Amino acid sequence: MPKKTNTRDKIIQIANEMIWQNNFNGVSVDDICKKAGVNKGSFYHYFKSKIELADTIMLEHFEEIKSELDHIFSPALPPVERLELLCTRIYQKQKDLRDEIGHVCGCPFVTLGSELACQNEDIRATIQDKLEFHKLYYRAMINDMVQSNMVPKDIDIDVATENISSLIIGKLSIARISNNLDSLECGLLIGLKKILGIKIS
Amino acid sequence: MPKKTNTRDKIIQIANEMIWQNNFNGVSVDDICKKAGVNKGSFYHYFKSKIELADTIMLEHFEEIKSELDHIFSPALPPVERLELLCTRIYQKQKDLRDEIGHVCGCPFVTLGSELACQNEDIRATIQDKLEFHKLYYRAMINDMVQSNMVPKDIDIDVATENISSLIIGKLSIARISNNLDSLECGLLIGLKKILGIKIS
DNA sequence: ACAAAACTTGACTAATCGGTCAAAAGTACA
DNA sequence: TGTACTTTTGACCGATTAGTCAAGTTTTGT
Repeated sequence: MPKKTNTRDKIIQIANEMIWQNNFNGVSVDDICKKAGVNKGSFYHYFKSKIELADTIMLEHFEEIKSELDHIFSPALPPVERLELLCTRIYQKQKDLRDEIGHVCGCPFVTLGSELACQNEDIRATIQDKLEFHKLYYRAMINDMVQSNMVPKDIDIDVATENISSLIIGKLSIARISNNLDSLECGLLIGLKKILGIKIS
Repeated sequence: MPKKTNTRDKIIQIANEMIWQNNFNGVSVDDICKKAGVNKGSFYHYFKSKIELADTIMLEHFEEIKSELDHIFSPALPPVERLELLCTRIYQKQKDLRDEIGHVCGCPFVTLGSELACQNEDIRATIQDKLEFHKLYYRAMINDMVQSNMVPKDIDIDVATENISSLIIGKLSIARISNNLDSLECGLLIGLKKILGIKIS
């Protein structure tokens, strides 16, 4: 299977890794070009600025994640199993990356978003949009839980959706900062179930 | 009360604001010196490097927060009221800052920690320590709730403590990224009570 | 085969970066 | 007043930054 290494894709892939594993302002265009084996002129042939690269990275990286989300949140799966699968996948992904590079990296959207939210409005808006998109999956899951009497009928679905999202993001941020996956492994599913009012089995 | 404006303190105060309202790598030593009305030589008289300044900021800013925490989590207060007071204070602080500077800033520890966690081990460890410290207050509150039968006896206190911390951090991160305080105002207390198994009144 | 378009090259800016330094000025104590 | 110490000054450094560009090479459509 001949992997055609398009220059643009190579830049995006390498830059995504480097920024995720460090931070946006701390990784230079020269660093990216060097590691991608690409000339600086080529970089600026494909991207008109460094910040536009960041925006493109978020857009393209999210497309990959979206297909994962479609799988995890398949309506064919009982809603509680979707939640369990989500937690497993989040942990596994973080663990794989840590085992590979030696540091817990957390969520690339939140890390970059938190860094640049007050520095660049475009990237802030892009990342907010991608984080909001996750909530569509959460909300659908909660709806199905309500339908099948797994969560209390009087639950405020919007608040619960937002809190699910917040707990995941918070746990990933802590994992990155503490460079430790324990709380992500043990506590996340419990916390999510509590927020939803599901009995711990 | 004559406010003696020590140069060192001035640098710390201004730098703390600037970094919180932007990010570490995006704010230069020159920027800080200019805004603080201080010469660059003076800066390096008090701090041996930019990263050491960041460390000092975290240490000194936390001392202020600690006295707030001591007040909010006073054992004289019923534990549920502590939780409510905490949520009110978090929201109010974010709102005041947003009204002043025009952007939601989130948690300075998490923002800086997330940015630099993979770039500098010293600052990562400092911030982790300060975040851990918060959990002492949460845990004491939960203990008191257990004692007074406000939460189920079978609650896992360590997990609950960690999840309280995660939800707060997650909500603050989202607030910064979405530049919006709604979810912080409405959903935080509800989420915390759910995690603790407290009935919503 | 040919021309136009897409892409790559590498040298090049001008500005900014974190950090240094020797000398001047201010302060405290005798 | 003399002296030792702390603080401030502003010019300076080499490295790095994001971004440019004209010339060359490769690919594409006809």
